[in-house]
Amino acid sequence: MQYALDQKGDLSVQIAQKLRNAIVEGTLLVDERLPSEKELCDRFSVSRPTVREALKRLAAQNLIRTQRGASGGAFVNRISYNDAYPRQITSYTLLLSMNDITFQTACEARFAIEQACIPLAAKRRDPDHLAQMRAEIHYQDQQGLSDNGFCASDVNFHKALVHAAGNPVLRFQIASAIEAMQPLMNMITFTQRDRAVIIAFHTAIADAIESRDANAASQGLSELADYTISLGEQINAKPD
Amino acid sequence: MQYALDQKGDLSVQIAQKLRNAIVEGTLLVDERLPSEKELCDRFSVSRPTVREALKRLAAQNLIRTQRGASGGAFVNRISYNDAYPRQITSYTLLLSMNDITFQTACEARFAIEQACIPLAAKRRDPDHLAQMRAEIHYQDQQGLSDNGFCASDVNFHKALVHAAGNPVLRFQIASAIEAMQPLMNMITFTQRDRAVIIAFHTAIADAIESRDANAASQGLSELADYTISLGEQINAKPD
DNA sequence: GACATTTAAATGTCAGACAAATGAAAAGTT
DNA sequence: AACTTTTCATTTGTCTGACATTTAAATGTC
Repeated sequence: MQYALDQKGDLSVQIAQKLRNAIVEGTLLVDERLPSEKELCDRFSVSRPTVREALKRLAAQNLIRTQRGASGGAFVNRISYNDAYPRQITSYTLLLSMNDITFQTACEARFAIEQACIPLAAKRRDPDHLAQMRAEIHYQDQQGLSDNGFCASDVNFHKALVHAAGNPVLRFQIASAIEAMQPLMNMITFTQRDRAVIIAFHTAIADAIESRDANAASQGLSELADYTISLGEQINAKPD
Repeated sequence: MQYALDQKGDLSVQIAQKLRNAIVEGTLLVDERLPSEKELCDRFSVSRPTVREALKRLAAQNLIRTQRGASGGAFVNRISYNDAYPRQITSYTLLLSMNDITFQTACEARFAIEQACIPLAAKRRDPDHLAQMRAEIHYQDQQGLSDNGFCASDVNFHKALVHAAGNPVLRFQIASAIEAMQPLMNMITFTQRDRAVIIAFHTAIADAIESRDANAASQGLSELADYTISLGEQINAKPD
């Protein structure tokens, strides 16, 4: 923990930076307690509101949690997949919505990344993953299913596929990308996506995964990607 | 902008949540100015420190920026790739370091994702991308190059490969994954990675990309992945 | 020993004040 | 009239001190 704050910028930013570095570099370990607010005030020679603003910055990034009461304080968080997941999705969503990403670009990225886990899924899938995929396909084929329900099940199918790859890092990355892009995909589903075609692709992919045929699964996913992208182009071509 | 804060939890958290929702949902547009701190105090019936803590939470997530002076205030940020990039890398790094991810798992994910952009890179690469890749390969072959220099160039080679795919979303996602995993990779480089072998793989990949042979490039990357993972296993097998 | 009470420490919130930055309006100058 | 300088109001950044709330540990009581 350093004491001098010589650099430029707001004090709370500098303090947050110092503490963040201590966490990232491992000087402050997971579940370790930070000094109390009063102590931090003394160390950095600033007032309590300033220290608090710095701590809130860290809390907003899930780097710390705070607890009131005796033996309370700020503690270093363990960053779990579940914590990082919604954060990742929000970040993605904003990135997509604020930067004029075309549907084609987003779609291409999403399916390209999903392709990455096909070989692993074909190798490692177990009966549970297959059952999940089959269940989603069956669900998607029901008559009274709403558009929202179909979309959610669509996402679940792909998440099951990613899960089957058995790599938590890959799963985290791909699943968050899929969820972040769901709003863009919905835009299309709600207009002209043909459920029967989608279900046929899903079935082909599930069959290929079941028989551990990575090439066939890859091709099925490719065709699904092409179909989805072509739908997007049709919509762009015929405005209203 | 709502006024009531009925729910549980800290006030600053609730206020930050409301403002964040307004931004994500598009109620507050990019570059739009938020109400001044005093106005927010009145609207939410809280004190200024509380409002400020809420704003700092948003600022920590890069959702807003603040400016002092007349006609200053808090403004909604456009989330750019450059802003989101270091954030993404930090998040990844912590996730990897705090969750006992094995080298094999991280490596597998990293190369699997990189595979996703090989077909696109083979299709879209232009002379600039090739020149960049060749330049890095040449740089890696120099005699006095430090381990750090070799590693950095290694990362640059892969970033050039990803860049060649010509998809900004994919590039963002893959490049941040590659950079986040660099520390793990370095662990190996500094011990027993054979530069000549690596350079041979890089050359094979570059050649394949140049001749637009996606299969060959994919295989080259696969072999590089296998080699890297096998090195990791050797290290695990022989502690110290 | 088990339970209730008190206490101390810590974060959460509030109120008011001053400092610093900044753009705009007002005043002054040519 | 055009330009420069000054003043000024607004807004964020920071400080001080206080009180409220929560919580675990210490203390007291039976």
